[in-house]
Amino acid sequence: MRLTGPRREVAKLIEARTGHFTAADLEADPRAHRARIGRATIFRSLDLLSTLGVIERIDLPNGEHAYVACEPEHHHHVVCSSCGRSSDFDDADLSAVVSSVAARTGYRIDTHRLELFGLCRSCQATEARG
Amino acid sequence: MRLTGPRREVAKLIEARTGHFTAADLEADPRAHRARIGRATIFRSLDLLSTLGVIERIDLPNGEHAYVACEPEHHHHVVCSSCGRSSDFDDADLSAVVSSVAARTGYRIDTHRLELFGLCRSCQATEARG
DNA sequence: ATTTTTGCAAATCATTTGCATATAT
DNA sequence: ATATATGCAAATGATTTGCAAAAAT
Repeated sequence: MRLTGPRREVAKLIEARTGHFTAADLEADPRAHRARIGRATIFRSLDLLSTLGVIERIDLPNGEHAYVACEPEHHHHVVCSSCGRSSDFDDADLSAVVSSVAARTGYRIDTHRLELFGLCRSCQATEARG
Repeated sequence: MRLTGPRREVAKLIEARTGHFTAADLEADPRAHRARIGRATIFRSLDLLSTLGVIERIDLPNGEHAYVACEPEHHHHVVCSSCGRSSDFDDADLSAVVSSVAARTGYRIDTHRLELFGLCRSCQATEARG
């Protein structure tokens, strides 16, 4: 695994983002053109970063595949449907739910994914103003 | 909204399935060919059925878009990673988690999605046998 | 020097759309 | 009769892949 220029560049593109982003978003970024980063490199870097746990892929309610930057520990996301920003929250609250479902359904549960969608504080304020 | 032959046929294809399925799975079903059901009709019927709440789209951990048959009330799924079968469970357990996250993050939460993945009872048995 | 990574273009896979025809109401 | 739904083929969109050249170790 090598620390290359293009990979650094993709990381910078991601840092520059506020909310969630798709591979296409990064590709459309003029910086990506200027740096002559190819489409394939973007996809490959996203895979890599997501393996490293630095970003995570989320499935938006509309079916789009987006990514959010995050901490590498297991956790979940609240995603703002307006600006795309996301916050992480930890897993602890969920474990009771998971074991109760396991007990009731007989499944042995290996992984789970919880995604919450709504409005972040600042978009709520914007909405209130009109 | 009309109750047409092709729609009945797609419904039958779905009933015949055990676990989750993709649009491509249905299209590949020889029955679909015999009945001369076009690709577009499959996609359109899946949309329709999912609007009606009779099936629900899930995003598999590998990123595939699959569907599972289910009851129309709001609920969640435990999906077997081996056979694809799924069970529904209700939402009640989750509401506490949702409000606690809302309180802590300041988000107003509008929708959520929780998917659990693991092994169903019968696949656990199979696994145990070797 | 050797192995990994890149950019590009082409290939693949999933999903949608235009349109003339067929079908349910 | 008329509005909706269909099949097909073509269009679109997303992602992957082959490969020779470039960069990192």
